[in-house]
Amino acid sequence: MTETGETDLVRRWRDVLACYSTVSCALDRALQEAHGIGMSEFEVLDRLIDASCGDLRMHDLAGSMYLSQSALSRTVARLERDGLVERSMCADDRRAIFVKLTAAGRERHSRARTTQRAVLAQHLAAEPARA
Amino acid sequence: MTETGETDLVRRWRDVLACYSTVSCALDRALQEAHGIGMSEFEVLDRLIDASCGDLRMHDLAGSMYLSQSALSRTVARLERDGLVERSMCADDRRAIFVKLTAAGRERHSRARTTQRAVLAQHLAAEPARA
DNA sequence: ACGCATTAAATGCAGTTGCATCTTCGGGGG
DNA sequence: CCCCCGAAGATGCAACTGCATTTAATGCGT
Repeated sequence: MTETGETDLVRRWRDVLACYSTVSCALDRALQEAHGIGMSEFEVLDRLIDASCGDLRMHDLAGSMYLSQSALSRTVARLERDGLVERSMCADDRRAIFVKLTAAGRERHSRARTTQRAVLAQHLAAEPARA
Repeated sequence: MTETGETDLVRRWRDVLACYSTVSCALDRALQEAHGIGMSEFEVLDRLIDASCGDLRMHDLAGSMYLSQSALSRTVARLERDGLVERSMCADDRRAIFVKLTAAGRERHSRARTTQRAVLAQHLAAEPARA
């Protein structure tokens, strides 16, 4: 049953921390530099691509993101400002907001994904990330 | 030679992200709630405990932290404000600053470490965190 | 000894985040 | 039909972070 001792746990946590810090820093930097978006923005685009129709309700997006509701709201606002997504009301429930990829959004995601893969290959492959 | 495919890399990254988000959120919350310090503050105390004499130069601290130089400077300022560390000049190099644990700092770290271990045991043991 | 590039640390500033709150809307009771 | 509670999103606010710059001190070359 794994039986992880305390010291072992701390070591694993340090590994996760090291891995996360290195990769997220490199990823954020690369995405910002090459495509003008941050990790959070990319994550949103990624979720929208995964959704079959390319649109989701804010609430559903929030569920699959590691971001508070307010942070997500602002992230989507930035994406909309940059023309990468559109927000539209939902007829069924007028409180809900649909977030939908634009053509520019798909394009940006496609390019950004290449960068993401490259950064992961460079910084995650090298990392042990496992005890 | 591991031969990690692209999809595999992305999956591993998602795992790290999930693990980090869950644990860091719980940890930060627990430390703040129970001891009035955040993760960064705890990390600094932890490094100082690890240092045999209980003191380090800012520059050395910076090297072992996943934090920018400016963020570290402010984190130490908060710790000093709370009386958990003391800053003192270094005679050898008057640009350098020594950061030294106070008795209160040792005490706080000791208690906080218990909380840390508990959170890790609860949230990290459950996580797969490895592909 | 003087100046200049470099290093350690601090600080102004802008950007992102989370919490609490606010607004708007939906869904029951009475 | 009206009222109240809860849900979906947006927003004010304070805290933390990183970047760029500043201040102060070291030391190397002349």
